[in-house]
Amino acid sequence: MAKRILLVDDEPLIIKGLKYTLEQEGFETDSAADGEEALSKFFSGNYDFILLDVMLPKLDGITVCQRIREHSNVPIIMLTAKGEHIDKILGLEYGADDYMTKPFNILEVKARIKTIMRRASGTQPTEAKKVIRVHDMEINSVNRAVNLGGKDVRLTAKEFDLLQMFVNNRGKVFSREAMLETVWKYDYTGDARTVDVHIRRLREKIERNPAQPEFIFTKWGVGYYFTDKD
Amino acid sequence: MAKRILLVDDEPLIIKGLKYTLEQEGFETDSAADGEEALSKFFSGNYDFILLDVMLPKLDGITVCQRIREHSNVPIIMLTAKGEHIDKILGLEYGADDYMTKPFNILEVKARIKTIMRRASGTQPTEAKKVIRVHDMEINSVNRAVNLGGKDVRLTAKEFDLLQMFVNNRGKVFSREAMLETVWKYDYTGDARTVDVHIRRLREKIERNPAQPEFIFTKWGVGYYFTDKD
DNA sequence: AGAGAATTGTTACGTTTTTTTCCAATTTGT
DNA sequence: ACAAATTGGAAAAAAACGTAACAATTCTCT
Repeated sequence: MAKRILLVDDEPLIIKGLKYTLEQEGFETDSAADGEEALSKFFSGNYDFILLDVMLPKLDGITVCQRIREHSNVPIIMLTAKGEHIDKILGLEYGADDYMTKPFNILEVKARIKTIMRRASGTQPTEAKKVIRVHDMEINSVNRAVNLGGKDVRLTAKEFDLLQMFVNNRGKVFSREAMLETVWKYDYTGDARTVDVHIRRLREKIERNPAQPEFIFTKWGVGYYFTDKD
Repeated sequence: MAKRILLVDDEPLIIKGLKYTLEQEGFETDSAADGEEALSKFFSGNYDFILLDVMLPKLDGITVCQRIREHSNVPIIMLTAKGEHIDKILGLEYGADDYMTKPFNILEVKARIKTIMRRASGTQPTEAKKVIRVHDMEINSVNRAVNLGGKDVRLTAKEFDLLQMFVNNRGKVFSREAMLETVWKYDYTGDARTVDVHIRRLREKIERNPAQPEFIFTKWGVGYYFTDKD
């Protein structure tokens, strides 16, 4: 049974990004653009998780959080813009389970949701693997280290995030836009060519022969994908 | 069998933080928000440990402590805000085993609970090593002393906490935010640059050449990590 | 309680590293 | 072969880090 997530934010861009990626992850999502809509949806629907912006039209996020808490222990992550003096303490005091500062990227969101889901359900594992092996490549997400045929490979933060995204979705073709939404902050408005450059450098580091990749393949006219069977 | 801890405090934030961390450590927790609830929970439930705030609604912590002591020797740590008269508690006149001054940090809490649990039960579960050696560095967590190649190194409290956090999680990359949550007091909402400065000072003391660290490495774009294999 | 010392936190700035942009060369599919 | 898409090199821009100097806070000792 798919988990249902309620996304509450008045910026359509954020809703769109979250919606897209979380649905790709197998969640069902629904959204609300202001505090009143959030409450009405929450009480009529049945949600397993809530992502709740603090600044909302009509009814602010903290009030929404409190109202929900009067009736439910559903996990809530609060979203705050950087600089909003809703510091963590305030947010947690009203019963939120965690908070995130905007802008964030999808990888972060997924990690937080998984952590909190696990904590809430009591059952632990279902945890993403800490070390992943593909051919002779070993990817350690705790150390953020990559080893290729016995040799350590030094990746930058973005390169590692990209690789991680690929490896966790082997075979899946990502468009450049999808990659920008996953690995970059949601408000990033850069060029899609940027992705090409990062792919190139990632290949230079993990492919023995970047012109004939073993790991990261080009899907002409679409994007890139990672696979272990060539 | 998991140890059960009763948390008594009227500040939801503190309950929340303690609950989270102690459950991560494998304890079961339950909480009470005032003195009466504390007593009623204590006498109906079965707890292995109690964290008890002094200032409580309805019935103060000292009275609660006395009442419990009339019936049980369960270990009790009292929590006091700074400035409260704790001398009497210190003398253990009311039967508490230890006390802590708010605000505290998570490392402190875990350490105290473990110490007292061990003293109380005689046996000690999953105890962290007292003396850890990495290369020619020796870290003694009992007297909080560090010796490097035969020479004693004087670390401040924060520096030692940081080092301890690192050494107990070798290889793991910590973001600045994660460090602030682990090593700093729970109500600290300072800047991430602060972490950099402490890292620098720690490096100045334990690294022969801070520009080319042997122990504490920078993970660009992410944070810092400690490792024994360079 | 208060002076002085030590520790901790803040800010600003130079340096290094990463990220992005731009454009030409090359490859790919029809 | 042609057009569209990708790749590669290099320079510009941005971000992250290290350092130092200073401010604030806490601790210590009288």
